[in-house]
Order: sequence, then structure tokens, then C-alpha cells
Amino acid sequence: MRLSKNLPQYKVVYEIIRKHISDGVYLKGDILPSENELCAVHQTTRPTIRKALDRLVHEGYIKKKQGKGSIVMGVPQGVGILSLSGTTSAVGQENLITEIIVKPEIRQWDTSNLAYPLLNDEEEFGCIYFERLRIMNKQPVFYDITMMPNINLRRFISRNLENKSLFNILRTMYDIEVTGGEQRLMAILADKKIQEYLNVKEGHPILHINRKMETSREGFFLYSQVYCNSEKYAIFGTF
Amino acid sequence: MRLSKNLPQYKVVYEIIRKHISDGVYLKGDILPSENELCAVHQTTRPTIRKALDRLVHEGYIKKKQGKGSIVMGVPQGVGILSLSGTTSAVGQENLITEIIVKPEIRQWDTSNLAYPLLNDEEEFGCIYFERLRIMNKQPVFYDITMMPNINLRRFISRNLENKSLFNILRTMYDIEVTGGEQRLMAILADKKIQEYLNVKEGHPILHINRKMETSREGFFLYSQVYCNSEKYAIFGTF
DNA sequence: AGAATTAACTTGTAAATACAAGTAGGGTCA
DNA sequence: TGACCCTACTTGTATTTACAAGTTAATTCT
Repeated sequence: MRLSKNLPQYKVVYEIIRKHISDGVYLKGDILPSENELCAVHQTTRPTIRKALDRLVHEGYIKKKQGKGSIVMGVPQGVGILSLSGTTSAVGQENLITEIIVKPEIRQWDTSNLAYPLLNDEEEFGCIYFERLRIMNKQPVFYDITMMPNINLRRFISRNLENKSLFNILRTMYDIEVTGGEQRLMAILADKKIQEYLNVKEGHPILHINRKMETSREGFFLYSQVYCNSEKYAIFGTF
Repeated sequence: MRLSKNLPQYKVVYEIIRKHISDGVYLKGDILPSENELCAVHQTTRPTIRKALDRLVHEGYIKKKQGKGSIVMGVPQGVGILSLSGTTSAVGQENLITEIIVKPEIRQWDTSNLAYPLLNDEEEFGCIYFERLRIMNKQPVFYDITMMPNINLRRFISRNLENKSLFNILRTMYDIEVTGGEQRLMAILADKKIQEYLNVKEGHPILHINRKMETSREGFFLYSQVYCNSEKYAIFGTF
């Protein structure tokens, strides 16, 4: 179902270099080929290359220094929770296990714990709903609920979410990119359900994040709620 | 002390339009003059104008729509706490009162509650330290501690922080722009001091943010800690 | 040998130009 | 009147060219 649309050149270049960095072709501290070299490699011109690099800079994959070059910073950590990627990339994937509490299913929207109003189309189509628990070093750390409109996501409910980030699946399988969003953060006390899932006592402070994310597909929004036991793993983010 | 350096054109244009939006010359929903019109006004070419607009898009001041134009979104709200601006712009300035708990003073670094290691230079020069309490509708909401190295910030300790955001002062008076940073978020229980300042009971959950911000001045970092009573005012952010 | 200069790189800024793609409104035709 | 099309506008992408400014390393001079 990979939709190989006609991406603009600068995005193609961006994707290639981005993949090289996340695949370890370029390591942290390495210096990328110069812009002129990249022009030659990708058969294009500097403005195009620079536009691709701009994006990599913005997302934290590289830093540039005039007169020197583009320095690889590695896969950005913790951009995640506070900015664009999913929880998976926020804490690094090393010791992270994802347990599916509620497998993706199509159901009616549960508007009770949704901080945002729904659009008509969204309500009509119903929603894909799932709950996940993220476990770091045998300790549950995140408990998250995700809801998204059931629009043009064929076969989604049969996909395996366990080891892949939701965002990756959306990007590679459905050509949906998360372009931004808004969120509300608050500290709360764990209720019964949270106490159970996150294995904490009554009165334990929990970080609660309620987010609405917009995507490259117009009118397609993701809604998620994250409950985080930040006692051992503070949420780290760059901006 | 305004350092009127030679800004590149696209930054000049960016600053002008940005100011127009925050001053209300352009209101939310307005459509900016077309890129070609802006070219004529600012006597430059589209790539330059587009670079300025790119930045405004990225910061959330405007949105662009192909075939239509650049739509003004207003001053971005809540980019603040979670991204670039200071606390002041995170919640809107309407009902926000800032109370200075500890006036800016030069002192030794207090490394005890600092999550980041200090550089040698920073430690040598000492730090400018202050504490502020942010009050919304008569309820204290934020309590924040800011530390920054005492390097080339003449007259800073005599400046009035009450109604201006720290970031604005740094940008306009010292030409220092916050370019990014990192932060750790966690939910904690209010200790004695926080209970007192934020007027909450024992066992009340508090959102704690520990941030290190980097600036356009190389090697100049800001350190701040924010304690937030998120009960009534959830922290809102866009990304 | 050591210090200063220079040359050859790097990225940063800027202009001029061209065409593609999306939007909106006016005009034409049925 | 209504549906359609076309045109004029918008932003999106891309090339080409030029010079400025910062970095690095080799070269030259003392």
C-alpha cells in the first residue's frame, strides 16, 4: 500500500539523509558531505540541498557551522513527547517494550476524556481506538490511549503496533505525516486505573498529556492521551 | 545598549512582519500581502521573502495555503513552555501578574537543583539569579527560578522584569536569541516551599520543568526551573 | 622552527528567472 | 438561472549565478 507519490526533490534528499543517519551510515559527530558534494550526488542544486538540510537541522538530526560543515547529531531524542515524534523515539528504543492493552479496534468515539471537540466527519466515520503500555526496564512508564478517525486506513486494525512507532506506520504505509499539533500538560494524582497499569500507589503524581495532532492529510487528526510515571524517567525533550 | 547589527534582509523582513502581527496590524484570519507584494514593499525578491515567511510559519504566526495566501494565525500561544518563548507568552499576558520573589542578583551558582553540568567559564563568572511568581486571576500558577551566567549583561540586575518577558529583554537589549534547548518534565508532589508559594496543600501534584536553553551567543546558556500548579491552568502548547 | 599569510575549502545570503500546482472569481454558454 | 470553463492570481519547487563570511590547512616568510 506504499503510496509512492511524486515527492519533491528536497524531500527525497531529506528522506535519504535522514534514513542514513537513523541507520547509522552517518554517526554522531560525523560531518556530512558538503552541500556541493551532495549536489553532485543527488544531481541537483544548492538551494534544493539546503532546503533538505534545513529540515534536518530543524528536527535536530544535524547542526551546521559556517565554514566547517554539517555535523551529524544522531537521531533526535525526546523531540518526541514534546514535539513531533511518538513516544517510542522520545525515550529511545533500547529497553522499551510495548504492550498492547486494547488492540486497535473500530468503535464509537469516547468523547468523555477528550479535551477537543470533534469534527462532523470524524464523528461519522467512527474511530480507531487502542491502548498501549510502555515498559522500560520492567517498569511500566507510559500508558497511552490513541484515537484516530477511521478514514482511509485500510488494514490498520490488523497491523502490529508492538515494535513500531505509530508515526512510522502512518508515514510509511499511508503517507500521513504528523505536521504539528497542540497539547495540554498537567500533573495529576493517579486514579485507580492508572495506579494499576503504572504500578504506583495512591497519591502518586502522574504526568498527563492530552494531545491533538494534525497531519499532512487535511482534516485528519490524531488524538492521544499519555499518562506517565515520571518518577524514574523524567520526560526529556529538546526544542 | 541596543546592538543594531547588520541583520540579513530576511531577518529584517521577518522582524517587521512579526511585529506587525504581535502589534495587531494584522489580525487573526487576515491574509498577508502576497509574496510578490511583499517583494515590492521590502525591495527584495521572493526567495528572501519566503525565507522570512518560512520562519513565521515555523513559529506559528502564519499558515500558508497554496493558491490562496498566507493566513495570519496571531501570536502563537503556548509555544512557550514547551518550545521557545518564555512563560509570559505561554499563557497569554491578559491576566498574568509577575511578582518578583528574589530580585536579579549576582551570586554563586547553586548547583544543587541544577540538572545540567556547568561549563568552566560559566562557573567562573558567577550567575545572575532571580525567582519569580506568576499569578493568574489572583491564583499563583508558576513559580520559576532562573539562572544565567553573568557574562556581558551590563545593567541587567537593575532591569525591571515585572511586565516584560525575559526573552524579550534579552532579544531587544542584548541581541541574544534563544535558539533551542532541552528540558526535563516530571510530576512531583509539592514540597514545603512550593506549597507556600503556589498556595496548595500537602500532596498536591505539581508539574516540574527543568530546562537548559541555548542562545545565539555561543556558550551562553540559560537555566530555569518552573514549578506549575496545573490544576486550573493546564499548560498548553503547540508544536 | 615558529609565526603570519594565503589559498582552498565550507556554509550564509541574495537575486533573477521559470514553470508547476492550487484557488477563486468572472464570464460564457446552455 | 445554472453549470461549466477559463483566466488571473496565489504559493510551491527548482535552477543558475554571485558574492560574503567563517574555518582549516598548507605555504611562505622571518
